Amino acid sequence: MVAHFIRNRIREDVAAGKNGGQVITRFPPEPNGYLHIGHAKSIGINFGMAEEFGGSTNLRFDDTNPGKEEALFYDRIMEDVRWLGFDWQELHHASDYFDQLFDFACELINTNKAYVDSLDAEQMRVYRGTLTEPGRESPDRNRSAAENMDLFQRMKNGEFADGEYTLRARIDMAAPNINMRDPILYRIRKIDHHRTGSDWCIYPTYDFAHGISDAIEGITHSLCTLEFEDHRPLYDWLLDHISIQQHPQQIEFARGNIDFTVLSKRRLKRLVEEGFVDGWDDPRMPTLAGLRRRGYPPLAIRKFWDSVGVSKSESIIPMIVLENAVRDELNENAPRSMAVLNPLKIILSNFDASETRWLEVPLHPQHEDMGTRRIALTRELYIEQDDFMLDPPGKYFRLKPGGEVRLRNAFIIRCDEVVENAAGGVDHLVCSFDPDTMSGLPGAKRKVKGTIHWVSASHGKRATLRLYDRLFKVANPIADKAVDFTEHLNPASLQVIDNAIIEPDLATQPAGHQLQFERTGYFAVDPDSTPEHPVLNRTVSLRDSWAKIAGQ
RNA sequence: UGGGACGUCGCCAAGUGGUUAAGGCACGGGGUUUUGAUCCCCGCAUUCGUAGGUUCGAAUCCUACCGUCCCAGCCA
Repeated sequence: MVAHFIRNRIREDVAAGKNGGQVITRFPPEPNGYLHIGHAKSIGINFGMAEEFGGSTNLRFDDTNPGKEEALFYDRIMEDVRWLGFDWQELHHASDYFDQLFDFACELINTNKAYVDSLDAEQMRVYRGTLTEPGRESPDRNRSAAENMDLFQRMKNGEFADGEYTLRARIDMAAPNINMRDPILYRIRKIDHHRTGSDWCIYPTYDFAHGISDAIEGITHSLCTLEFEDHRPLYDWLLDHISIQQHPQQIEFARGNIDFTVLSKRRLKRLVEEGFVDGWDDPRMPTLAGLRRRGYPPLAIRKFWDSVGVSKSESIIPMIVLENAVRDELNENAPRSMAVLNPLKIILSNFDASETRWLEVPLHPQHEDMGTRRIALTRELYIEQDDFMLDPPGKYFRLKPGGEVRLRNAFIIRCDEVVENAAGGVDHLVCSFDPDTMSGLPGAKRKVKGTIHWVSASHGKRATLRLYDRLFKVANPIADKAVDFTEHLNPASLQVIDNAIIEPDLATQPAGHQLQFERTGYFAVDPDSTPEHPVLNRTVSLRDSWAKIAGQ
């Protein structure tokens, strides 16, 4: 367990008996897009901390801005949180608190801590000052409480147009922290809300709604990302100036970035809407839906974030770290199979053409308890084109003319003849096998340098394999502000292999089924797959030290 | 030029005055292996953004400087 400052802090609070030793957190997504792997970090921290200290976590939709939010996202978000393996104690919506929020706003008006302002957006910007100059007070700042209350009520009643008035906190227009320069608490939006319908035409801002919603739910630790650090004084000010007892502690941590991708809902939305990808669940997307379809195990995502740790320094984590977490998980749990991506036919000259030998082979080399599968061994087989070379370099362990190699789970073969096609390329190979070296026989102890995978030409099933590569060509697609990030998209992020040959049993596996094609990579059955036309997505390749050697 | 935060090995990240400066990933070397996978060993910061200072003793305290990120939405 990696130590981190939030855990330390909560541990201290619990030890000190704060909140009666309770730990209650929340995960507060805005329903305006799909969750991505960056959210998984926040989910892991919020749910993880509560779980660790025997507390609970609420899921709360931060739906204070109708017009930017859409109903369909609620379900997708819940699905994704559950997929990660977390379950919330209570399900809430900021919109559930609109009545209470309104009452608290009235309370602030009555204590002269808030006022109705008629400045328009442009004027307000000018009055706010700049980073280096203080702001100026609005002419409306000293309205009487009664007047403010009347105006606020009329805002609520729909007597004014959008933007005509706002409710602002009365704090300090000269505050060095711009968030404290009389921030807006309510704005007029004559637009229906997907949950409250036409009940409201004024809606609270994030700053006003968030902390109070936390307090209403009895949240003890409100864990969020760094950009809200500047908002904490406001979070605290609000809770200090209304009559509510609970005062959650906001603690901020750094978002986790991953190279060769983008993690912002805004940008992901663009990729979807502008057709750069096939939707939110395109397996190239870093969305949880995309990663799920790609075949990433949820536990791998959780372990990945755990291993990366939690701190306050902005970081970019290499994609390979994530991929290794996925490999670790899949290596343990994925059953093995064989597939040939680029088939090269071989004929075993001394194997009876009418014979089909059924082999009982393990589903996992290290876990016998996973059981076995049956594969057909026949006279004609397919092997990988890459596993044969006419004139290979020195350290090449695979098949070459006159050379020997072991067929995985079967016997050793020798390449006796290379048959060329009309174009002068290799059409097929004629090989002979050594019957004494069949797996299980004493002679199988004979060693050869290489072992290659294969599939029976007559029993193998043709399939489509989708091979995915990184979505972007550059490590940080948003580094250069002058270049739109879509310019850096990798045109080869998807490679479709239409004539791969797989073990036929796989055709009937359900969507989501994860497996390893030995020597090739981890794959998952795509929802598009049918028994007639199997489609599998490559989750991640295997580590390939040969590629490293060959590349040198 | 205001405010907030961050700078420890290539990438993450522990560490909060006395430790040989954790761990993971990457990398290098060796072993096992019917996946060039997995697995197993070994190696990998006399140094903590820089410069001063305090102290018997500092990555940890002080000062200054440098660098990076966030904030001027009626977004969250």
